[in-house]
Amino acid sequence: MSQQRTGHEAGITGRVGAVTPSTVPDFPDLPEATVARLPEYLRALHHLAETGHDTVSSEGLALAAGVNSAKLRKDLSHLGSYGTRGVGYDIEPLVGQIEYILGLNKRRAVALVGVGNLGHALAGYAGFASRGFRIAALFDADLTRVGELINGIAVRHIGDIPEVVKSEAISIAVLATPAGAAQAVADQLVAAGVTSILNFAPVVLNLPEQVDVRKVDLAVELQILSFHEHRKSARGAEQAKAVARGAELAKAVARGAVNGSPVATLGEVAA
Amino acid sequence: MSQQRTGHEAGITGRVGAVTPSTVPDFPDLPEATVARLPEYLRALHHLAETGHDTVSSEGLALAAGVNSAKLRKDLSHLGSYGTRGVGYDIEPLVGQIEYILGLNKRRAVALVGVGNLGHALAGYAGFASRGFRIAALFDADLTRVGELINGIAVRHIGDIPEVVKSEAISIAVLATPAGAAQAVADQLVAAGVTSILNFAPVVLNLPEQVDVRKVDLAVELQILSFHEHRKSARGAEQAKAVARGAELAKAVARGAVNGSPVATLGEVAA
DNA sequence: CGTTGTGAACTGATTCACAGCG
DNA sequence: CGCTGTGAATCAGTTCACAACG
Repeated sequence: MSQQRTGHEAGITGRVGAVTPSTVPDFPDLPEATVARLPEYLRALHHLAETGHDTVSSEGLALAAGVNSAKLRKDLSHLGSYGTRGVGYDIEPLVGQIEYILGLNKRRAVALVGVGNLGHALAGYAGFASRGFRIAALFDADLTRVGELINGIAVRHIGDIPEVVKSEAISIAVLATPAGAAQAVADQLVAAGVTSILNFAPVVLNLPEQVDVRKVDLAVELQILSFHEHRKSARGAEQAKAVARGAELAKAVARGAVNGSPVATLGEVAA
Repeated sequence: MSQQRTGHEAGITGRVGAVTPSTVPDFPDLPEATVARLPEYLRALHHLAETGHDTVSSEGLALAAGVNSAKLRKDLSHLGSYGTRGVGYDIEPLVGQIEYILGLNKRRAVALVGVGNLGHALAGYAGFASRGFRIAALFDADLTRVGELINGIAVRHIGDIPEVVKSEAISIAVLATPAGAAQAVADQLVAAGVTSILNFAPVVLNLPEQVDVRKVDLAVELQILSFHEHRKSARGAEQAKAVARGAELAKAVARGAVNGSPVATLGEVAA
């Protein structure tokens, strides 16, 4: 079964590309955690470039990308050296390198299956077009939707998947079907030649392991936040006690509660 | 600054809830990685219950949730013991325990800000309602949208955020505004009392650390897949060589490429 | 002098493998 | 006997702290 990257998986394991002992030239082995952060760095860099910067320090870029600077430097060090000591990173070549690594040189064609509520919105999502992708085909099982034009492209029947995926040379698909249909559609996509799937349906797909699957489950994201809300309120009584002991202590506790770092136990700080 | 959980963060650190030396009764310390998987277990368990199961083995549940059974058992062991050796887990009490931990006993009220392309779809997303949440308020900055009814609830102006968030006791918000507006809106939400935000805008929010933020960036997900596509094609030549040495070897390589686990180098397998 | 790049230490998560139990 | 629950081992990722360098 293909690995299901849930989007908030903690122990993403392994080093991508570590297949052969010697690395393929110009394609370094990258920790999966680093790969997952590169798009965020890229976005931050584009923003910096647009606001007139030529260069940025690890501290500055880290701030813009929401990570700490040590992590950022370690991540970028995997790509080769694009920084100047005492100065920072040259934005333009760094953007180029990250785009190259992410395979964003050429605009990638993407198929979207399931033009319901969510799929319709995704089909019109401007962020895909502006960040390296082209929605090249839309599919739906519902014949009453077939032919509908969304953002200038016509919805086709899922029976056309094999033909269109081949003719458009599509390797990435977005799955926004109901849960019940997702597995069957995914099988068809893979049979047609798709090798990466972004799955919005709340099911675990069972696919050959060479297919990369990422799963985005909107309700799951809210449930994780709900856990944190529950925890915050369950700890309300404890927190109240802590606050009573002074503002500094309360801050430490809050930091501990959010970061989860072992900042201090109440006993230690109070002592 | 609040921790920005990007949804595919690898080194999610810390143990949630480890504030006091002694754990609050009925609220165990859970590794963040475990918390992030509980919603998936819950979904799988509901599905099993609906298909007539009373009990499930760690192996069976792991399969349904897309993880391995050791991880599943370790995760569930943190919640207390709900399994019977030689048999498996009782689904019903386990569902109850996970729902309790996730704070899904009571249906949580959620505000959604930004009723554009994506926000509109999220407002109508049935998965929220069916999995513990109630969209209690919709907001937009655009006066021409204010008053519009979506799924029976009226869009209000963002100026009403303080009033509505308080009256509806909303603690979780979904942010689906354009990037440029996100920070200002987030500040208003937090000022009004929101303590958890699900952010779809492609910006890093800068918020007090007691606010939990999760970020979902749809283009980032595709870019990560794009990386894997790029890698697969960059390795095409190497793979071809490997395949030539036999099917078993090719399978091992593919597994290694997807899982990233150090399955074998070509040399080792060939030897 | 300021900032990168990186070994070393540390932390958290996963996996192994088996004792313990129904 | 089969399956859970869990210590021990391993592994990946983060953070520290500082040498190297422009």
